[in-house]
Amino acid sequence: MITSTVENYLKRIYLEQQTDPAALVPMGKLAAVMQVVPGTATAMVKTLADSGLLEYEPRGGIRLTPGGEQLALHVLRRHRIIELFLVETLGLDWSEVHEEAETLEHAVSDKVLERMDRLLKHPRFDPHGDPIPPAKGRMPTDTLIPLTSLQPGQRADIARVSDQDPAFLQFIDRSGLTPGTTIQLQAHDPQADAYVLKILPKGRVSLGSTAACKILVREA
Amino acid sequence: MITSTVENYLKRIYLEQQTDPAALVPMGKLAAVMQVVPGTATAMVKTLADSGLLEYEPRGGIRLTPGGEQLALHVLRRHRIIELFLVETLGLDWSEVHEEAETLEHAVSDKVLERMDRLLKHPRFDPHGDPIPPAKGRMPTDTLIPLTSLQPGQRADIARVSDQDPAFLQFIDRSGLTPGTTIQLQAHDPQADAYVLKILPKGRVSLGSTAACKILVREA
DNA sequence: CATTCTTTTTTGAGTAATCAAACAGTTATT
DNA sequence: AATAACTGTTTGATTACTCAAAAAAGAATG
Repeated sequence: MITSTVENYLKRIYLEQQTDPAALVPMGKLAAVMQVVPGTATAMVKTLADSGLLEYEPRGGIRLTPGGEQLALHVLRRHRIIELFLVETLGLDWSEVHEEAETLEHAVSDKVLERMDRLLKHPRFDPHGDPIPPAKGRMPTDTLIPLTSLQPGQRADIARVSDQDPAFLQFIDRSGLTPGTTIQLQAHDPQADAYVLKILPKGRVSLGSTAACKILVREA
Repeated sequence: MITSTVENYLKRIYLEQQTDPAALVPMGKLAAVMQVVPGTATAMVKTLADSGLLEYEPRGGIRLTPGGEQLALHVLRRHRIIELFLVETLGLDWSEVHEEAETLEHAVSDKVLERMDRLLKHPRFDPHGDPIPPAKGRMPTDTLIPLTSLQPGQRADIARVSDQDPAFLQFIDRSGLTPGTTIQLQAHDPQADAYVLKILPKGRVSLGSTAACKILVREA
């Protein structure tokens, strides 16, 4: 039985995997992101391994099997389509839809999901700029770099904001740094830890590295 | 903690209560509609009674407390708004939305629900003609009678179809007997167990009592 | 290399929901 | 009234998920 707990574990493991595709996901990391004690993660991982959804190296870490990854991508697809649907169709604020989608992603059927997808005209990105896994086929790979990697003077388009904290997302909104915006790095002062951006066509904002590295851009 | 299991019990108890508001709901009936063995119903009812959601007379039956009823109505409101939303906004067929709503009613937040309600312009009835409990205030009482109580020659408007079986709902659709339709009972032959209806402006159909009593009408 | 620290696993226990089957009341029937 | 039939309750087990705390394995450090 694929419970919503299992779906959440798979989704979280997939996302951790993406941060370093070569390495195994350590148990401690999994327990931390799932907000459970380590023993709980160990127990769950054993049953997921028995179901063939992941490979488990005791004291080494875990990695999803192709089957587990497919399931994780399906959950992620649901999550992201729902986020976009909540923003586009129901008019919720993009800062609050992540939490809502965390619950709904386990409740919408494939039929309802595909209706949402159709209504949204088969979108490729969610409101945060995260790519929506297609119903079938590979996940599109897209080379994004953090704002912190730009050279002064360089232009780029904001592609993704990788933080789900509503307060941060509201700040991004207020500052006019939502995905799709074109910016130019005007200056980077390492001593001040300040990235000064020009927002095109008009506007200017200064960010510290903590905020700047959450903003992923596509070089112009 | 109000789990979705608890929500389902309360909803089902409320609906059973409505069939005979004076009587207590017997345990056997509850177990049957919840599709659990009687012992499970007894166990659950005890914990619901301890939470103050219902009154339990051992070997007598149960009745929701005002608190339990309020919660049940909240679940029913979610269920029915979701059903209408699925039909109106996502274009699902009314015969299939009941099942979908059974899951979603436990997953949509109040915020999302009120957005749906607003988008649907604060509807008063779901696709089956069942009244949507208001966010606050009493449930509107509306005196409907089954088609079987009409006198030959009498006109009435179909108000509600009280069966969630997709096959039956599809038949209703095909026959043109959806809520809102005006009909006239042309003849009732008790021997043949046949109710012959004229569908206005045009059409004619004959129903047996099993089907006819599931169709509730408002006298014209 | 022996000790300490960190990470992970194991063990034991608890909660929510369920079933099977034994048991106990109630009502009905002879 | 005795027995049968029905309805409801109790008991004991199971599954999925969780925590707390003890134990073990590895890594780091003096």
